[in-house]
Amino acid sequence: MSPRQLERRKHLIDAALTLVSETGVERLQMKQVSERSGVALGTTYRYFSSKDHLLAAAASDWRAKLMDDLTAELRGSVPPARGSDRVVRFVRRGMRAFQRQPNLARLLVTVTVSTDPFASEVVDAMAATGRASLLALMPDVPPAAREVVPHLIDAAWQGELVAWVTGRSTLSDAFARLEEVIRLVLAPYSAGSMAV
Amino acid sequence: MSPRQLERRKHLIDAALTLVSETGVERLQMKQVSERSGVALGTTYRYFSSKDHLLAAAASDWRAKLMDDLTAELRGSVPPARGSDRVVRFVRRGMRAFQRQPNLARLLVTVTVSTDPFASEVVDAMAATGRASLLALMPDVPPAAREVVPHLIDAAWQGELVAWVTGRSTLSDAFARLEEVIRLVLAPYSAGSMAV
DNA sequence: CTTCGGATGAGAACGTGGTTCTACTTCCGG
DNA sequence: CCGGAAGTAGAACCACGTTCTCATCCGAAG
Repeated sequence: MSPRQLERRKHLIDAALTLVSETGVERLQMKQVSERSGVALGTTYRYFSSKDHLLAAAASDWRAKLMDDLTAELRGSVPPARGSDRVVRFVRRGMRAFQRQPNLARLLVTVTVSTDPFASEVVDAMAATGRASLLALMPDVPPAAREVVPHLIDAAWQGELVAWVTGRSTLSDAFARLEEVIRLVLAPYSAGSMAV
Repeated sequence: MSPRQLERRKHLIDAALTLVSETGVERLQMKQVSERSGVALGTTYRYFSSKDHLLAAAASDWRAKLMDDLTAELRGSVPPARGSDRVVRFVRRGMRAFQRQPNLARLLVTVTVSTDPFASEVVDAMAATGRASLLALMPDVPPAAREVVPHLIDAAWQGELVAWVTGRSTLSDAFARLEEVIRLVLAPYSAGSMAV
């Protein structure tokens, strides 16, 4: 893929993200994306075989930026003593990012439940990096639980995200429940714990 | 609402469920539903203000039947000693039901992420009954955790359901992960546990 | 430098399917 | 028995993803 093509592709994704963040996924039209990005409609379909495909690529792009920001932010802050605090803080920042871009959060949810094969790939990859980031914050979790625990927290996170995005819960309620989950799950492994 | 109207409503929901289970949500057309149910298209919109509305009602209906079956089945079987086994068994049966009706499972996922206000209500209600059923299977969980634990298991369940429905994982993998989660979370409260 | 095939631009055209509208009929409470 | 609400059958509307047309452009081979 030539540099020019890579640039076009990037423009398409950026335009999609801008438009989604402005008006929401449901109002996004392929025509708008092509106009905004300066790429012809037909050409858009040369790069992304369907709207779902484009949305998945855009979601992946934003999510990657987001994770970079989160982990960068984290490096700058003092790591607190208890392991669960680090995770809670990480998740809180993630939630705040969603709060800042509710339409993009909704995009994430949309892509997560898409049956488009490319979307599934993308979601798989996103989930994997998410779990890895979580795992990095919990060094005290023993090998036997290093698969399940991040998976579990990720699932709870997704659940709260969906609940918030669909208007079933407020962001603070969502975060409160999520924090409770994290503390419960990490309790056995935290330094100040009673057992083990 | 007159008996005649209740009947029409039921016919609409039944037709929707039949068609969804036959062809999948994405192929469901309002016209088909009205034809199959013997209700005029315009009238359909008098009962359900949109397709999302109808889908939510249908999903709720199916899910209620499903939960009835599950709890009834459960009463007939011998309750095993360990608490987590009961939950695992319950969840396994739920998964099997999904396997039998993959298109309806997908419907459930669709409705779960719908932003339709009625859908949100319905999803909230479904989640509540689900948590209640789970809670009934874990009498040994102390009061402090009787909110979080079912919520957590429900979230993990939803997550696996989505992963399966979108083709990101097989049903057996999904169940295996879910079982692991359940055992991890319930470990501290099971009779044969090392601690507490 | 010329040339030619694939890529792109601009936008019309197509097809699907949710939703609404029309004109007529049926049902039912007062 | 009447009037209006509710229902029927189906056409009509319309938004939007996707595809198509054709003129133009670009970039690599010769």
